[in-house]
Amino acid sequence: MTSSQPPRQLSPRDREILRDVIVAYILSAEPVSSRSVSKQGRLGLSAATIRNVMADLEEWGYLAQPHTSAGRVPTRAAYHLFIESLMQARRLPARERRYIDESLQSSPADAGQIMESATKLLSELSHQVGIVVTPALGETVLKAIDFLPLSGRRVLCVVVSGDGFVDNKVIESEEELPREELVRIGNYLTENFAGATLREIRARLLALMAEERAQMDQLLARSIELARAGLSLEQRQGVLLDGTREVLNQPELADIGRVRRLFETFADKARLVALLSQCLRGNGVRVVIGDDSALTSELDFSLVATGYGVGERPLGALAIFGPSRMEYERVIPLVDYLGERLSRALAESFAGEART
Amino acid sequence: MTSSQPPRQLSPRDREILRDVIVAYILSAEPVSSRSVSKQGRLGLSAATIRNVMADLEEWGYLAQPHTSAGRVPTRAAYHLFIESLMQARRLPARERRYIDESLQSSPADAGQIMESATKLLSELSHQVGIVVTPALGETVLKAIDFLPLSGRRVLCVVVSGDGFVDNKVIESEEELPREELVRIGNYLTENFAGATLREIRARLLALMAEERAQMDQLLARSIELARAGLSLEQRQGVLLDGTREVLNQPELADIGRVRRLFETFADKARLVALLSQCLRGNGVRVVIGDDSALTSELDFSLVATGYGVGERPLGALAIFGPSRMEYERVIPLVDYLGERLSRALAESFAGEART
DNA sequence: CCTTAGCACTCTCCCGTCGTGAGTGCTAAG
DNA sequence: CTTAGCACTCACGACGGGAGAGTGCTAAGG
Repeated sequence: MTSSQPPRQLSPRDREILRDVIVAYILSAEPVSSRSVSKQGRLGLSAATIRNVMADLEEWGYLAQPHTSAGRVPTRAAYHLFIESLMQARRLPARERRYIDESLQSSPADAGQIMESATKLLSELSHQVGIVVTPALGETVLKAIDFLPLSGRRVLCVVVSGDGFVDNKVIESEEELPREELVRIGNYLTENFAGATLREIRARLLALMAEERAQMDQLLARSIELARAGLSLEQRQGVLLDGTREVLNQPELADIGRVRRLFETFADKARLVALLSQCLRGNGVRVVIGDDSALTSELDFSLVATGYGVGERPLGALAIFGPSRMEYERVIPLVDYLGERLSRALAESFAGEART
Repeated sequence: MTSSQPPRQLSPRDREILRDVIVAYILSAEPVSSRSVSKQGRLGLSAATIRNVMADLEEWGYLAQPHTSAGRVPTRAAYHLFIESLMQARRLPARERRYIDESLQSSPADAGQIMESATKLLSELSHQVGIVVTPALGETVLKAIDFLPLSGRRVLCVVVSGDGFVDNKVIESEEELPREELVRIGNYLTENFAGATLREIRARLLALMAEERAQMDQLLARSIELARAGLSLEQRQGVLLDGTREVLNQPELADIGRVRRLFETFADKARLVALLSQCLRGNGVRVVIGDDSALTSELDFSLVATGYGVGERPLGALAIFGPSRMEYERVIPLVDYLGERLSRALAESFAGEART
């Protein structure tokens, strides 16, 4: 019935008006009237003219009215068009770039801390929720492994990945081992397996076990035992979230039902990871709006995401999550820049000396 | 004008009625009418009689009416009385005790993971927000310290506390050190300083430096350098929170203003720590209701808290945070039991073999 | 043919009114 | 001291009308 006319090439003026409507709506969060667009004066057209165009735009499916006598609101299609060709993605202001750089390379830090900083930066600079998916440890390359005696047969296993991630885990050995022995085991494993992914290492250990079952010396036997326990880090890709508090001030969250659904969305980390993982490959920023995905559907929320990684190897993803009515002009460059910088920071922490 | 009569000893019947009102309110979250108390039939009194008593209780300051023609609602004083002498703190059901025990001593874990489990248990079993304050690392006793080479001059410092807490930190040494040297340094420091608190160690290192400035050998010099960097862990007492989602379902959070204030409260971790730290000393559960404290004032929220620690040494605090209308009969035993079990779990992780 | 002024129309939103029902306080009888 | 009865109060929801914002349409003007 509505939107009969299939969307076609918009005239430049239509585009200008659509753009103005979207920008106004992003600022005000309220339906935009023809009059307000006209009064803004950028185009020198009367409200009536604007009105005609807006009626067209509604027919093409770019605008919608909450009710007859209200202004108009952009649709998902409008946001997509806006992002693709209407907005001018201004570069991130120098101040913010500097701020990001400083925050990211402040004092020596492990990759985990860098991730936390990144999450905080995302939310701080966008006033939305910042999300970072940390790498799945199984895919990560071993740099060093080390064991420390705790009490009794308990041993602390410290794993350092090539990208600077550190994880530790308490394991229980079959017999009590003295510190020196643990050091030897650590050395042995580090020397033999550094550079392989944890997944590969596990496979090689199994092969070793099968092969030399008879003639294994004690060091090897113990090494295998401890390594299997210590490297069985769950595949947990972590999800870091920050800025939930900021986003509560958004007018779209004036209704508590929505707040609840939002938090349920956050609670379901698995789904978050699944969605964001799709943004891993392919460089550049991806934007998921409204019910492009079940995740953001009912909330009218959007996700601006990109991947990060070292070299060609994708490691994880980062994103901003907020109302569809979002300052894409600011937020997209932010995600873009931060993704790049995060990758750089990890590469440095990997390469060591590559500091600028 | 109101509450003219100073509160005196309540008659047994008054107490029974007050108790019923509180219990009913805790369940329903709605003002309790005389009729509903009467109909419940536990006392066999008519609504009118109940009404008289309730009028008295209001005068003594135990009940309040939101408006003239509404039922009555307990005041802070009522909750305090309830907790002290009206309620029967039933023991935690065996099922829940078992669940806690299992969750807390599942597979070898470091103290940090235990803390996380505890936080989750608190919120899960109470449907409120669970809070755990982790120990200030400065007060903690060193068990072992270890260094791992990263890239270049970067070194990963792993500190294990006597209570099973593990922390790592990336530091930068003055010169690049090989793995063996780092192991030697770690051994040296562990042997000489295990058992002292980090604070003491820092003091002793300073003394050492001053004293032997001239004749320091290289090992000592390097040890001092690395230890100073590695042990300068910020005094950060962590705050773990869980269950924010659950608490959103409470009817008291139907208003978003409150939700916001709640999250602001959570964001101000420093104040949370300060308040909870008061619950460290003195064993037993402490309850802070409504505006006994600025923190919970406007929200009409309460805090049920207790401390945990190993032996005589208090380490941190744990608490449940939720609407004043809270199932104290369930929640207080829960906090009590969990505090005890958490202390036990840490003691075991310390003592090593003390497992049941 | 495009633009614009004018105007009627349609909604939502805001208020004030009113009826209803829950709950109370008081009084008088048991 | 308890309880039934009754009048009173007050929040809540429904109803209704007026105001204002915004639209769509039409007809005049460049």
